[in-house]
Amino acid sequence: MSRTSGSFSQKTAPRVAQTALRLFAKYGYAAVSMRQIARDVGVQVGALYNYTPDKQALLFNILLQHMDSLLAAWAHYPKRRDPSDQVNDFIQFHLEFHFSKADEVFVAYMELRNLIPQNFIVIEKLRRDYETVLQEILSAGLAAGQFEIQDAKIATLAIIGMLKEVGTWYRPDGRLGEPEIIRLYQNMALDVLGSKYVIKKGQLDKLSGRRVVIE
Amino acid sequence: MSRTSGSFSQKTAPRVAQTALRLFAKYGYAAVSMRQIARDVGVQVGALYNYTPDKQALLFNILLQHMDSLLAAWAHYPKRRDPSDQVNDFIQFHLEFHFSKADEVFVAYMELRNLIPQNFIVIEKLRRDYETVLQEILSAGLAAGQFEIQDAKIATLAIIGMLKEVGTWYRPDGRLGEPEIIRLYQNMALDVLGSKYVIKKGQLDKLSGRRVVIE
DNA sequence: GTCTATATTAAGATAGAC
DNA sequence: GTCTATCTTAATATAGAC
Repeated sequence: MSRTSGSFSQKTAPRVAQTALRLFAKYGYAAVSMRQIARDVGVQVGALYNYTPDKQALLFNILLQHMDSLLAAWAHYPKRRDPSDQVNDFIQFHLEFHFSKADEVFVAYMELRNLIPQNFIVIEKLRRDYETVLQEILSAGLAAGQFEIQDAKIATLAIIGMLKEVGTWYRPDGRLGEPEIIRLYQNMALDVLGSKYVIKKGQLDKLSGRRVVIE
Repeated sequence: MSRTSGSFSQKTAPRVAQTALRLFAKYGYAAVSMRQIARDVGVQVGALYNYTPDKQALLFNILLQHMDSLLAAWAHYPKRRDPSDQVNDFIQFHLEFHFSKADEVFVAYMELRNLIPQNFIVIEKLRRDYETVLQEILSAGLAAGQFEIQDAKIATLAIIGMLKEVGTWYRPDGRLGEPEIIRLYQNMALDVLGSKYVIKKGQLDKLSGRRVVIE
């Protein structure tokens, strides 16, 4: 535990990763040089190679850590039994997680194509695993007769698309607070799903099997 | 009109633009070199500079032409009066246009940050103009009492987000044909809008003002 | 209009001193 | 662990011959 001349590494290591993340998010992976990262960290470029074998590994580790922590956080999230509750929970989880990780999310989406193939395969699988979380909720709700959707896959993609778009405009000091945004998106998602609380005139109500009318 | 030794330019000019578009879409602007574009066009790198002052102008012109043609095509699209019809028409227009311009759409979304500031301002304004098209349809429908939405801006962004996501998975030889996809998204969008055809149990029907019940 | 050749700059990565 | 110095490669863009 004695302090050596190299003991700054415990500070430098996370600074390298954080700086790479910030710069990749702002300018794009291909447009950021190792020299630029070094300058922002406050070291010379040669020193970076004590913390990463190359630039590609910086990107890959950012995406890997992000997807791992996303999936781990969901795995520990309390699960309710009702499909509509699960949709609400998933949306709340997703938006709260993504509000606090704007840079990671942006890089994860924009820089997939700058991964070398062997790294792409890893990240792409994790990304699909996450989409599957929502799709399984929707499929279960559909099987239970709670949702009125024609295509669970398309509904999944549509809701994921909605949620993804939030990252392009959300600002912590914006017009709407996080709880309001979450509530709006929960409502819109349940509308898309035609959940049991949304019924259509002339059709059969999903819960009672009786016809819907206007008094 | 006499043919000179340089008369290939009439062929080369569009080939340069098309090749740049294809490569930018596949690898990203920053990752594509002028040499790579030249090689795919079939000329030496110096010859490219007869068609563009620099690499930035290639990107800018791709995005400018794309946004101009998108807005011009909408301007010439027949307009119906009913807000729900207009939503259906906008979605059909948007998806049909984007099905046929996958590369342009992808580049327009991914490469905004590689525009120099003076070019970014131009493209960003056109992008906002296009979003405004949908937002005005929704605001008019809301004012006419046809939609049940809490926030026209958020509903606009949610629908735009849904539609944008289509570009990430649509394939001409995929499971669903274009008309099916269009129909699914029209239905989901109208669900989000709680259009007059979607009513909720216990609430007042938007058209008749009477209460919704199950028989 | 296109070519070859080149000027200039900067990139990723490494070697070896401290 | 960090530095300075450097190797190697490749980028954008231009000049001038044909």
